[in-house]
Amino acid sequence: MPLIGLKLKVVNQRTRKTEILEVAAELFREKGYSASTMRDIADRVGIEAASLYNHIKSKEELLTDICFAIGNMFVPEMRQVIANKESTLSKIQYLINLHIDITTQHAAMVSVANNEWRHIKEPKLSEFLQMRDNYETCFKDIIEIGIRKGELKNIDSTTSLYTILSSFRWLQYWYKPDRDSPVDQIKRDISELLLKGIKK
Amino acid sequence: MPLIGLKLKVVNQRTRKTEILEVAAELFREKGYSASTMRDIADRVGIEAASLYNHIKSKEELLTDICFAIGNMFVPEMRQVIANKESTLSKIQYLINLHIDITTQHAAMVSVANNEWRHIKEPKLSEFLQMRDNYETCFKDIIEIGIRKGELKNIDSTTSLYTILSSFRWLQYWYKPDRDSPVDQIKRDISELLLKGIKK
DNA sequence: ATAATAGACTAGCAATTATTAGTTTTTTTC
DNA sequence: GAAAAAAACTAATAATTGCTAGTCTATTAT
Repeated sequence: MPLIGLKLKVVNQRTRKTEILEVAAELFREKGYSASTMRDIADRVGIEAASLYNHIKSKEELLTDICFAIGNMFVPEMRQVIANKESTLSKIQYLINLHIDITTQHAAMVSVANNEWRHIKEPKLSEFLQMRDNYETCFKDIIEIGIRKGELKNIDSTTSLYTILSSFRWLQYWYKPDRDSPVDQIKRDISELLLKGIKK
Repeated sequence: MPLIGLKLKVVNQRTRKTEILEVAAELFREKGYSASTMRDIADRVGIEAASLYNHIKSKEELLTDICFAIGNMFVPEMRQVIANKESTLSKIQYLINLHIDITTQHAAMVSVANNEWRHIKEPKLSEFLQMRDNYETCFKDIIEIGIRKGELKNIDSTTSLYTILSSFRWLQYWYKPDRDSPVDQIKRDISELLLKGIKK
């Protein structure tokens, strides 16, 4: 059994499943998880609903895979940010850019991870929420250290954290690369607003 | 036919329907519109599913009523803000407070209006989106006038608008009156952040 | 008291759902 | 080109959905 052949097979499975995953993410974003049927997904892929089960285990697996794929993009980055010995402001600047990059590059999946995670079943749900909670706690710690070091204003850290995290949400719905400003401009504008405000 | 009697009847219908509406809003927030069944709603009200139809026309009517109830809280306020001859900053300050007030007072309904409106059917859907679009355009105009008058920084108005509007979203999920800071403190913190930034 | 109304109930229907079983076709491997 | 594996198909199932029909009961109006 040649390794080349095996490799090719694996790669092919991957791309097919990836296609289904992308279609599902787009549909879940448009109609929500519950309102999206396996027939909807199959139609868009161009096969019968039953054929999907040659590639995936269940509808819920699609949702879980999408949510964890996004989660796993943030987790290692946060680990690195915490390890670095930079200023609080450059850490926050980095995280703002990270959120904008991931959201603009994977808008549909980010939307699903943000809005449809409730439909994940246990025990995966707890795992997902713990991952999210851990990320938020790390972010909050960075803010609190920044306040103590005098780099940030003494605004309630919970309010700061969630206001900042929420403020990116519009990107997943509204940002269209062709219509809106280029990503770099968006990054500068949002950073300016969050760090220094809109007031002149 | 005495008017008093008629009045009493109407009032009774109102409170019963209001109860169903509130239960529905809470459920739609928790599980989403599609995943919430009429049996779920009925269970929580304490009656049978079929009995709901003595008070409402359809499941979709619940959703539509919720979304328009919230929309109608914002529309007249925006009309007033535009009519007033105050500074841009105090207009924006007023709108920030308005969003925080409505969101903290009607968290479930705001959440539904923000996240479940896609399931409204035409022609009501277009009506709702036009109302929202009109509100956003008015808000954007205020920002653009502020920039021209030199009150605001020259940040892209679309980016400013949606970043500000998104930044309140966490309140509908996270804000618990007993746990978090009082509303007045939240208003001060969020205003400080959006107007002048977190940087010291 | 009688009539009317509001609002609950039971029963059930037609449509839709995710998923399975079993089969056939297509692609890949050697 | 034969064998094996991948991936499509058809058909069907059990469960769930929003909603209707028809009935019963308690309250209200006159």
